[in-house]
Amino acid sequence: MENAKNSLTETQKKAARFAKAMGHPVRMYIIELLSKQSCCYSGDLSEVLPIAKSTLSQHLKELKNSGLIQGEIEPPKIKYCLNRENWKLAQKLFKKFLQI
Amino acid sequence: MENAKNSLTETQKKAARFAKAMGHPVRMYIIELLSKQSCCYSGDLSEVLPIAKSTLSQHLKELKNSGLIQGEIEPPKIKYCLNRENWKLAQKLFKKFLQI
DNA sequence: TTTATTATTCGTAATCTTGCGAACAGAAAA
DNA sequence: TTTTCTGTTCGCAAGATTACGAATAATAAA
Repeated sequence: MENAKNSLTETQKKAARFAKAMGHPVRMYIIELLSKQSCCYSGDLSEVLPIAKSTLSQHLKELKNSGLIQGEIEPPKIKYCLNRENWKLAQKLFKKFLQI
Repeated sequence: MENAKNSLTETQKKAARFAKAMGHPVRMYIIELLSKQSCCYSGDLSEVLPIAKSTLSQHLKELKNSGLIQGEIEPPKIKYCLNRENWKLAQKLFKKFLQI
C-alpha cells in the first residue's frame, strides 16, 4: 500500500527552494540587480548594502547554493551573474505557481 | 549628508516577505492549491500532508502573517482562501523581479 | 619579496524556523 | 451537561539563519 502522504512534488520543492533564496531583502536586491545589469562584483554590492562584507558573502553563497546565481573568478574579483538556466526554470515555476 | 546605504526599497522588502512565505514546500503546496480551487480547510490539508496538525497550523499562520492567505471562521471549521488583494500584489512584484 | 586588493571562510552569538505531542478553545451534537 | 469535532496555541528541542569582526587565501602591484 502506498503512503497517501507523498503529496509534495519535486516541482513544489524546487519552487520553494528558489522562493526561500529570494526570501531576504538583500538577496532580492541582488537578484533584481542581476536581472537588470547582467553581472556585478561583491564590492559593488558592499558599497551600497548596509551589511558587513562577510554577511554579504553568506548571502551570495546562499544564492549560489540555490542555483539562481553563479560566480566567475576574475582575479582579484569575482564576477556574479544569474545562472541563466535556473533563472529560466524559476521564471517558469513562478509563472505556474502564481498563475501569471 | 544622507547615508548612502538606504538601498533596500520597501518593494524589495515586501517581495522578499512574500518569497519567504512561499519558501517551504508545504506552504508552496497550499499556495498552489488555493490558486486553483479558491478555498480549503485545514483538515483537507492535514489528510494529505505528511506533517502533524500543529505544524500545519504554524504554516497556515505563517501564510496568514505574510498576507497571502486569510481564514474565515465557519464553525466548526476555518475556511482558508487566498487574500486576493495581496495575491495580486505578489503577482505584480514577482513579475517585476523575475521579469516575467 | 613585501604590500595592497578583493572577497571568502572561521568562530561566535543571537534569533528564527520547523517539528512534535499535549493541552486548550469554541461550537455543534447527543 | 457531556461529548465530539475542528483546529489552534503551548512548551519544548533541534537545527537553520543572520550578523559581526578576525583571520585567511589568492592574485596583482610595488
